[in-house]
Amino acid sequence: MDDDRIADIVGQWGRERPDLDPSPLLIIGRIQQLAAVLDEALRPPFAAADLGNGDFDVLAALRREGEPYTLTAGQLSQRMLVTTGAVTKRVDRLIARGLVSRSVSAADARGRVVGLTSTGVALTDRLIEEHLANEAAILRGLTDSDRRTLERLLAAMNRTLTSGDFGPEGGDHDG
Amino acid sequence: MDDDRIADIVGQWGRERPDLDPSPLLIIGRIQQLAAVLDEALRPPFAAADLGNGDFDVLAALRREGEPYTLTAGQLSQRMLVTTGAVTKRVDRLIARGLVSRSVSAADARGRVVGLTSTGVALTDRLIEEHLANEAAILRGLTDSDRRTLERLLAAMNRTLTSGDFGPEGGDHDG
DNA sequence: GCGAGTTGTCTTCCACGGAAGACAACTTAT
DNA sequence: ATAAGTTGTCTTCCGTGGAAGACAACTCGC
Repeated sequence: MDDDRIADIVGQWGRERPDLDPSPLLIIGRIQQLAAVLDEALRPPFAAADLGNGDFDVLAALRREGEPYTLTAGQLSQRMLVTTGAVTKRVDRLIARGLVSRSVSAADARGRVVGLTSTGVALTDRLIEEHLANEAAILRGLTDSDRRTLERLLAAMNRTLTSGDFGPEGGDHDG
Repeated sequence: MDDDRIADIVGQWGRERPDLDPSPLLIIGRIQQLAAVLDEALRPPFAAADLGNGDFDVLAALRREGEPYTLTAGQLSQRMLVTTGAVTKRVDRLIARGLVSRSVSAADARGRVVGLTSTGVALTDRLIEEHLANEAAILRGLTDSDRRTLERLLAAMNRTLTSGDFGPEGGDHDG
């Protein structure tokens, strides 16, 4: 088994390009691999409900918003980090399943308000339980202290990344 | 700015479903978000070379393998965690760019040996330097000790995940 | 050597999401 | 009220990858 694909990769680079330091891959490569494996590991409940992971994202965003479980397409786009075009398609699929509805915003006739149907609320409430249980299971190898540390370090990475000034680009601070 | 999208999400779930523990999202959600942001942050060098991130994966896998910089399609599939169909397409694109070549394996006429051209080696050698520099920059907010801790914890998560027996599925241990 | 099963790769079809443009509806200045 | 510019969403086209099947080439037992 490729129990340590990342370590192998780092070893190979160390041999081939000893002038470089491949150690960042131990963290960044691992995160990327973990994300891929996590997606697959967490998919079964969604697959059983005939939902793409992205579609559940819509349901969850609406559900956790609280009553009346509505967001505009633009808000969904921001929350899910996808384009509005992707939102349109996700919502179209969910409407076909009867899990959400779309209507014209009362405040702005350009706006489309997406809302969970009662079926959608029920399904989401059920799926989020399974989902969080699966996530908890994945983390059960870590102590509480480990988890706090991991949270802190990942949040720190995220801060560096979203501050924008991490690389040769030179972030665009607008004052 | 949505400086802490994940924390917001956890807060929302805490309000809406106080019966559940949303804290796993602080780690797993963060990892998924980080992977997405990392992909984008690390893309520029590849985009400048007119390469998809996945295409660079092929080049890197071949380059770090060492001379003669060759792997079969199946080996590439395993190394990159994609199907052989995806390998075919990635290699097709790279052949069109003159960065790799494909030939029939001497040992097994079904096998296709993919190899870096000299142009491919040169490009990969240049890109991996930029790439690792960018990764190092992303990690510059972490101390050496932080990095070792993070490596350890991520590797631990990976072990739980790949051992298969983390969830309701019940792993398929074959012996 | 031959047939049955297996393996490695490619092909076809499909699902998903991004980019850019279309379009309607909003705002603002006049 | 109107024109010009902006904003929110949808539409179209494209690129990427997965799943399943096609196909050639391999292995093994006889």
